[in-house]
Amino acid sequence: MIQVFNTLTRTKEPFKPLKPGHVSMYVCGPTVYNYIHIGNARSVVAFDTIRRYFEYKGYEVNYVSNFTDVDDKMIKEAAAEGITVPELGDKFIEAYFEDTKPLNVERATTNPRATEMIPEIIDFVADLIAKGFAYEAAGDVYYRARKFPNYTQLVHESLDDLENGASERVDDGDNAKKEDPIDFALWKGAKPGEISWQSPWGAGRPGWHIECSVMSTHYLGDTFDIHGGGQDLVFPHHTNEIAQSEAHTGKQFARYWMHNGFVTVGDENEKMSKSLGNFITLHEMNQQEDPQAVRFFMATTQYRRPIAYTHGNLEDAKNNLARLRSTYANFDYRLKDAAAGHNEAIEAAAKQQQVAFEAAMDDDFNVQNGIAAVYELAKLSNVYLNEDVVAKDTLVELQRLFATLLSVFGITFDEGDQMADGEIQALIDERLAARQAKDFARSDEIRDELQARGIILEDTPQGTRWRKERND
RNA sequence: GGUGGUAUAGCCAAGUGGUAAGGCACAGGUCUGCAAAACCUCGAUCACCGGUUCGAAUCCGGUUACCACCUCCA
Repeated sequence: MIQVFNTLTRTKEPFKPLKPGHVSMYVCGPTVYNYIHIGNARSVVAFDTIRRYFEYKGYEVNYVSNFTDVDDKMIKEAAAEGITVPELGDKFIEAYFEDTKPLNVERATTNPRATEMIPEIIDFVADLIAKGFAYEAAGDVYYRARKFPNYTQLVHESLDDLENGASERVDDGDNAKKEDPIDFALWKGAKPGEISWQSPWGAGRPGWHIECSVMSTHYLGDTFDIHGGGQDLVFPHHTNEIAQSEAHTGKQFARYWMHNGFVTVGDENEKMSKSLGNFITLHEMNQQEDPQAVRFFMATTQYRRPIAYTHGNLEDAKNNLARLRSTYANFDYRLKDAAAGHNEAIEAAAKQQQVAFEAAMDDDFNVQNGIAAVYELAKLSNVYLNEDVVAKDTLVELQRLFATLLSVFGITFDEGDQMADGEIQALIDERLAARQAKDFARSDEIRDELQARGIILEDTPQGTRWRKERND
C-alpha cells in the first residue's frame, strides 16, 4: 500500500482513497502574470510524477490544477503591458502549456481559471456570511479566522504565535476594516478602473484563497483525497482553504495534504521565488538546457526535499539520462538479431527490480530508491545485451519494463530514430570496406565526418550502429 | 522570538539498532585497429559533544551551521 506523508498529521499514512481505485487530487497552480519559474516547474513535475505513479499502480486519477488569473499582481502587470487582465491570463496560460510540454507533464483532467467561477465564488462567500464565518466591511468581505475551530491545524502552531511572529508586518493596509488582523479577505472591493464583477457587496473580485476552495470542491466534491502545493502555501493559503471549505460544507476538506520542497539557487541555497527576484523562468531554461534532463533531474528528487539548482547537478542528471537512453537504444539494436525465446533467469532478476521499484515508490514516493532500482535494471540488461545470443521475448519484456518504469518519471523514448538513411548507410559501408582493407585513415575520416554532422558510430560484434548525438 | 526541515565520500543521494544502497565525476582495466557503447575494479565511520546499549549514521540530551514558514510566493 502507498504511504503518503500528510502535512495534517506530519506522519506517513497509508493512502486509502475515498473511492477505491480512484484518486481525486487538486494541486495549486500558478498566478499567471509571468512565465512560470523553475520553482513552479518543480511543483508541477513533482505532482505529475506522483500522479503518474498512481496511474502506474492502476488508479484512475482525477487531477485538477488551477490558474489564478485575477489578483493584485495580475492587475498591475496587465496595466504595465497595456492589456486587459483576461488577455494577460490567456497569454501566460498558453505559455504555461508551451513551457511544461517539453517536460512531459500530463495534462490535468481539468485546469479551471478563477475568473470562470465567479458566480460559484460569490455563492460560496454569501454562504459563509450567512453561517457567521464572514462579514462585510466597506465593500470587502473577510473571514473570521478565530471563529473556525482549530484554524491552525495544518501549520501546527498557535494563532497567537503566528501573530507574534508577524507582528512587525501584519498590517497589509486593510486592518482598519478587519475585526481581527488575522482575518483574511474573501472578496475585495474594486478600486476605480480595476477589473471587477458585480456582487451583493458591490463591484469587486475574489480573494486569493477562496478560488481554490471553490474550484476544488466544485470539481472534486466537498471531500477529496489529495491537496498539493508548495511548502510556502501551508500558511496562509491552505490553512485558509480548510477554514473556508469546512465552514461551508461542514465536512472534511482534503484528506491528505502534500507539500513539495523548494528549488534553491546560489551558494546560499536560497529559495527561488518571484519576490526574491532570483528566479529563472522555465521558458528561459528550456532554451538553455535539455528539458528532458531537467524533467529527469526534478522527477528523481523526492518531492519533499529541496532541489539545489546548479549546473553541476543538472550535468549529473544529463549524464544519468544519457546512460538510460543508451540502454534503451541497446535494446533496439540487439532486438534485430535476437532469437525467439525467453531467458527466465534474466526475467526473474528484472522482476525483482520492479518489486524494489514499487516498494520504494510506495514509501511516500521515494524516487531516489525507485531510480536506483531502474539503474540496477539497466545494468543487468546491459550485461545481458552483451551476450552473444539473446532471447527476443526477454528483450521485449525487459525493454517494456524499463520504459514503463521510466515513464513514471516522465521519461519517454523516441521511436524509429535508427532508420539509416541512404547517405549515412553508404558512408558506413564505405568505412567498413576501408576497415577491412586496414585503411584506418579513411575509416576514421568517415567517422569524423559523420560526427561533425551529429552522427556517432559504434562498432559492435553485430556490426556498426549509429545514433544521433544529443547536443543539448 | 515561535515552528518545521536539513547536515552521510569531490558532487547528488539511500539507509530509524547489528559492522555505510545507487548514480555522477576521477582513475585503472576488459572489449576495440583506435574509438564509442557496455561491463569490471577503486573511495566515506555518517556536523560536533555527551549518554543509553553487547552493539548507533540510526535512540536520548545538548551544541553548531544552513534553509524555510510566521498573512506576495510552488
